[in-house]
Amino acid sequence: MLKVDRPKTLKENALESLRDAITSDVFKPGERLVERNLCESMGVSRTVVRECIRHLESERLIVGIPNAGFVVATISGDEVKEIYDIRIMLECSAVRSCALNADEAVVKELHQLREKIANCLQNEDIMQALKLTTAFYKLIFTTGGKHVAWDLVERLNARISRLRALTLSSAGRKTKGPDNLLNIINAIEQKDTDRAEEICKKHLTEAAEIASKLT
Amino acid sequence: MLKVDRPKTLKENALESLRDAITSDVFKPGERLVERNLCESMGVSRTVVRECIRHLESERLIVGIPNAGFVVATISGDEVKEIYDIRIMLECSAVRSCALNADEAVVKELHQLREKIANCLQNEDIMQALKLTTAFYKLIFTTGGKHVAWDLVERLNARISRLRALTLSSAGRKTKGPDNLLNIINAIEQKDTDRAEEICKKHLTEAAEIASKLT
DNA sequence: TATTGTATTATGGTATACAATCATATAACC
DNA sequence: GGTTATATGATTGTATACCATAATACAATA
Repeated sequence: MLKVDRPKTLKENALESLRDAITSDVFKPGERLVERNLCESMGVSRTVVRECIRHLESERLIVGIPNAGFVVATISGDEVKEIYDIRIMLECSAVRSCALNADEAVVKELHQLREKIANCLQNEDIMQALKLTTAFYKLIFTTGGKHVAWDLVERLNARISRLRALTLSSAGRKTKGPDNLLNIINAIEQKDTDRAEEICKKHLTEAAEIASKLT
Repeated sequence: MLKVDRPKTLKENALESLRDAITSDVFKPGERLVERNLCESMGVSRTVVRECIRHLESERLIVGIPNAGFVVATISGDEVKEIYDIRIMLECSAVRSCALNADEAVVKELHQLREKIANCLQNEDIMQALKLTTAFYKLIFTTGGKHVAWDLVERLNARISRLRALTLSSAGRKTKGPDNLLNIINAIEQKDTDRAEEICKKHLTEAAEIASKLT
């Protein structure tokens, strides 16, 4: 079965662009999103913009108020805490499965990603570090066969992207983060599921603590 | 502060209607959804239909193929298994929190819901039993303060609604299910978090096993 | 200054048009 | 007859114009 790339529709591109703008903090939480402005800035019709908006609404990235348009979603401290709790559960489970399934090719790729992440953090390229971190975890989840879980995590992460960026760039995190990742990779390589889970949990718990202070 | 109901927009109603049709198996998995037909059957314009479609696409209830329309999402056995695994994690966590927070009013309401569920199952009103079961868990999640988690569970459930219905009505489940719920309620009432979690896990594991046989 | 009235803006929704693309049936060809 | 090419129709992708209504900003008034 060969995979064939479907042509990307304008709507998909616009969706990505808009989502990116929100998660990259171009549009701030609470900020109003006006259809026509979006049409103009993206150069597409209202039809497309409205479809994108619906999609993002369903992702909880924006919130619609009947007859009053849309605003970028805000997020409460409680929700942040819950999101981190859920991530801990899902990621611990994923990292265990990954440890069981990972071959050396995967381990190698994880190492490469970790390296790049460390570099980005050194160079203060936080946005790129964020993307690479996402790729790192995506590999862990998919290797573990946790596709549904990854889908959920990706969406949860989108809702806290601002916090993730702040957390990544926070004082102690810039060297400690990559250290943790290295430990995770090593545990995966040794198929030590318990240890992999333990470090993963620790890593995320630390992140959650930093995030909660920033809220 | 008085609460005023926002007027429901046409799009919201149409969305509910369409989602309901899918989860109630009016549209079968793999079935093609043709815009114009939907417009006609719901009596709304294409714009509205497309907005709904985008929303449901994001909920993974329908899948869009560029330039070739939309089909009701199918679901693989692996995905079903994963969904149940995730539900176990989330529901165990929720039921623990619920046990800590629940007052007698909540316990009473849980009892009432359980009663109704048992009745529906007796009368073979599976769809209603499904809705009540959803209400039962919703109460558990919200009492435990797990709003984000509930949001996720609700969506995951929508994707396996057919299986849930079959599971509910399966042979041994019609009396055993309500029995389990009763045990959960009792554990909650006694604030016995460990026991509540244990039963919850058992309950869901059984459901997952039945579901996996039906796949 | 607080209230009311009014003008403006934005949204919710419809209808329509048209190009691009896919699926299918048909015709032409070897 | 079977294969390839072509025409056709259906459906989606996208844009646009339009209207009614609700929200908002702003001016007028007491």
